[in-house]
Amino acid sequence: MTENPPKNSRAAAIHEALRRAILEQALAPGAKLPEDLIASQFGVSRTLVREALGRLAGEGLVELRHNRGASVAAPSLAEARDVFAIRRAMELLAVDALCGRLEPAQEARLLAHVEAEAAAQPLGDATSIRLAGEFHLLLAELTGNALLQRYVTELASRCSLILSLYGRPHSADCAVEEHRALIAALRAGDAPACRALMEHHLDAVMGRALLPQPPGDMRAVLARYAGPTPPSPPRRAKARSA
Amino acid sequence: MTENPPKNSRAAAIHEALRRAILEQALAPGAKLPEDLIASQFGVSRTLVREALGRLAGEGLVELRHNRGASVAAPSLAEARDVFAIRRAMELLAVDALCGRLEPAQEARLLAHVEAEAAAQPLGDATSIRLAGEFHLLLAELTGNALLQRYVTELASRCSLILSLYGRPHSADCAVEEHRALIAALRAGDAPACRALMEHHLDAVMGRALLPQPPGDMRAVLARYAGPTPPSPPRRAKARSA
DNA sequence: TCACAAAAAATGTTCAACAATTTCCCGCAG
DNA sequence: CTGCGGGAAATTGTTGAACATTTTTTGTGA
Repeated sequence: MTENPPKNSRAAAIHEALRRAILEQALAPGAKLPEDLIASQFGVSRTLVREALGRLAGEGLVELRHNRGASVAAPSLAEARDVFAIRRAMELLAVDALCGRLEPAQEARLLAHVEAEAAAQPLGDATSIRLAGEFHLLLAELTGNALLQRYVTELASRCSLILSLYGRPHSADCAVEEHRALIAALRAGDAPACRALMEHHLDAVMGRALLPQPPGDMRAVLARYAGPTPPSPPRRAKARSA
Repeated sequence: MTENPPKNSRAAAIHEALRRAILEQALAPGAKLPEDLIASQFGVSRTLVREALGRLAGEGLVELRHNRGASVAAPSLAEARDVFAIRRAMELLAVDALCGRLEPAQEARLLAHVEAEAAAQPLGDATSIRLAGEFHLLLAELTGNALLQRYVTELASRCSLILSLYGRPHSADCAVEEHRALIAALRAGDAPACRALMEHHLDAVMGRALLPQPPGDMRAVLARYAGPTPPSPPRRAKARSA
């Protein structure tokens, strides 16, 4: 009783650890995830690692190719747009469900969360980013729709991964104000305003990352690398011309 | 090469078999799913059965209670409403994505599918119901959004299970006509009409099942059973007053 | 009839071994 | 020197058994 949770926490622990490592970019997208190595690192057998990887694959955070093992997912821009489109629809659904039906206790929870966001904002810490994301999870939770909550959680995770690939460090400055405005609109029951605020907010966070290079950018990249000075040493260049 | 699938198809096969059994109501909601029995029936070990059950639980088709094994999911009315709300939002998203962007080849696929629906309609067969559901999966597929397709598939499965619990055999008569109208609206690019048609269509199929008995219906049920003639023998009633 | 205790069954969890596939490295022809 | 098999090593897919824990049933006594 002093330390070990008697339940099936080991698989869940591996799942959570890998999940955090991926979302914090400690494991870069595309990185291989060998079962043996993970198993030995956690001091368990591959069975548990496999279960955790399977669940992560279900959440879209790792990619599982047959007989080729697992690797951190590296969604394409097209997949990123797909994820974002669905997230927008789900968050609009949450807003619709909450608009005009926000009870005082629920509003208090939202306000308290925004308060915490504002407090963590000046630090520019990772805490600030985490809290900004959790605001959306809280919205989904308040709808009382458990499935919606699950979907939003999954979609938000995928969006984090996508932002780590294509996004720049988003300024959480406006987020706090936009969250406040959304709460006010929910309280007032102004459905069009709620939807507009949420759409604008999501576009501000995610939209910009998905705009650039819609067509094939291969040419542009190659053009930059066609010059005489290599910007970064290729992984396995045999230095044929050095 | 004559009979055995050399791939990892066994777990997938069990998953598919159980899934079909549940959706076809061969396994009633609430039915227990003992690992030992399933394993021996399929001639495999519990490990694979467990994996299949876990995946089915992820799809919401089976319920997994700790130390109590798996059973076919029996969603409450509240959960049913949650699932339906999300399905509606997802299908509206699909319609939005397709509206005005339907290419001739895509329209042809939809029309061909409706044709098949109409052909199967007079039979009143299970085929008719299956085709009506697959129309929605086809819509999701045509958006090219793989994640949306996955979600719609999962939500449609859950809705099938819900209808088997709360719905009456839906008349597929109107469905064919409504599908045709939706295709026309998609082709015309009339977004409001598309959304209205889809909402009306989904409400026709699912909405009615979720309306009755919104408050606790325990009393009504008990009232029916309070009479002198038991309609069906309660499983473990101790017949204290009989 | 009820309550309690022990036994039996079922589940949760872990591990080790074997089979199949992929990947990597090395020698060899062109 | 480059490109192409061939084989070894590594990784993954899959299975079954064993043990701990929990639930359910059974049996006994008051």
